[in-house]
Amino acid sequence: MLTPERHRKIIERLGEKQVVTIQELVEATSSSESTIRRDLSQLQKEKKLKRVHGGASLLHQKSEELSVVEKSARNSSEKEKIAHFAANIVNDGDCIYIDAGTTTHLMIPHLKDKEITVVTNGISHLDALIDHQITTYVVGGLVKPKTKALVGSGALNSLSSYRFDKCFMGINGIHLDAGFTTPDPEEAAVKRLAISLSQEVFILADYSKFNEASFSKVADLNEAVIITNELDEDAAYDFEDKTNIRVVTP
Amino acid sequence: MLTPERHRKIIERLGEKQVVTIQELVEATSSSESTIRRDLSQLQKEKKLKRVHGGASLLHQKSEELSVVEKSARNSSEKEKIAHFAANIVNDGDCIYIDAGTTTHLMIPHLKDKEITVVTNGISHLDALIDHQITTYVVGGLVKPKTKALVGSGALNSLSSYRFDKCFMGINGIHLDAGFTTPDPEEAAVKRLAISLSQEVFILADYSKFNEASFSKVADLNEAVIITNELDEDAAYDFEDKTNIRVVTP
DNA sequence: TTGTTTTTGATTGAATTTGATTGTTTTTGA
DNA sequence: TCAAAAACAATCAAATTCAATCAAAAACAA
Repeated sequence: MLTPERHRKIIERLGEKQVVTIQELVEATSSSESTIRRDLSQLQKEKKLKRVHGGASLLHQKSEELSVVEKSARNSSEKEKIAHFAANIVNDGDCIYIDAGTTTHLMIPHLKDKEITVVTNGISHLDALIDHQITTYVVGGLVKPKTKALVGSGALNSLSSYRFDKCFMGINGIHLDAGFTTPDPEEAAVKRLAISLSQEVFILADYSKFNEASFSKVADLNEAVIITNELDEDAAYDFEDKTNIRVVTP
Repeated sequence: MLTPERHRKIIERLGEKQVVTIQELVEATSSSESTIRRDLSQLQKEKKLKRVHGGASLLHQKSEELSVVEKSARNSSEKEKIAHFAANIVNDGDCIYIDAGTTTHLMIPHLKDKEITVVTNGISHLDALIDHQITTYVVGGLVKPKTKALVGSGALNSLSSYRFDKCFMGINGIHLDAGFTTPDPEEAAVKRLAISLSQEVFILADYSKFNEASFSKVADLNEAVIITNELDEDAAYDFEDKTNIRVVTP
């Protein structure tokens, strides 16, 4: 892999997640730690990013408070942990559905050496999936420019001819009354169908999604296993009655 | 392979992938490393690309400026002329199918300001289509890692629910007896179906494709209009009986 | 055709990039 | 606080890529 190609990939990941670990980049580019370190040093000199212990972070954050920045950085490293945990659930031979979205995207590097079949409606996932030599099927449908997700009747039709061992999706809200919710009705429809086609359903969500509700209902709380990482006592108490939560050990 | 042809190919690859390795170009052009090096040096002097260790990369990586680079390649490229001509056939309101492939990819920038709906099985087309704010539907199916085309029953099913005013595809061979042919049977099947769903069918092919035959038959010669740019007298005479050729004025 | 010019591909040693290894520093968790 | 673990910078040898050179091949002109 050529230098500019690596650099582009690094910047790209940073754009998505605010932070990247060196380990992650080593896998993504299949080059050595030394090379990635050199890349990061150079990109830092070019003011493209800031090196931090263990990886790199975005440079000029929006003129927000530091705490907000810290939070988003923290969120994404937690997202990474969640994604990693989720990926470990996948076994050789599984056929899985990976929904469009940034959290689920983070699963892909961890699926590298598994013998699996993946179906997705996320266009942004495709390059990574192909890079990792994973057998990939794409759902058809209309491309939503903003999220690069495939939606609409085309997606639903196309999806309905598959069955999954497991499906993984991000979500915007998890609420005791409202269930799992997401802002976009069309994406919600795709999620609903994917859930109904899957034997096991996993929702990837960090703590910020709890007690939030959004416009379109995707499923009831008891329809999926939630993979999350942190939940304060009270919330845990409420949710554990109604849901099946699996907490990533920190 | 002639020098301008090599240069065109190099720029074309860059437009698609932002980076190319020398090794890759050696294979693609079946010329030696030395020759490719000389080409790259020259193209760099002409500000068409930037050399990097192991290959070359686009000068500016922003999509807006990318089209500027494409533009410079544009005038010198036969394929580009063909693609431009094809794009001009498309009218506002049309629903068109654009097949996966490098020639058809070049059509996309020219579709920018048209009010159209595009369906494609080419994953590499998606970014460009979205960038140019074109309403885009994707066919589902299995991702072929090499060509990044969608194929298989998923693609066929998904495709069959659409109808097109026009469809555009590249091809590997155009032969009086064998008709239109392409090496991959699965991609051929997709092409066949797309053709049957389209009112008008356009094959984009430079002269090198004439009198060549490949493994899988896509269609008979009379089923499509060929858009090409150059054809010597004898060939033209033979083909004009059997086909509907539209030659791009030089 | 013949002689000239241009282009090509192989070869060489130099330059660059890479990945592994070293010992040091920082972070982590008890 | 301390010790183990992780991440680090520095270094070096191996691998890759590079520019320069030259002879053969091809294209060209007379």
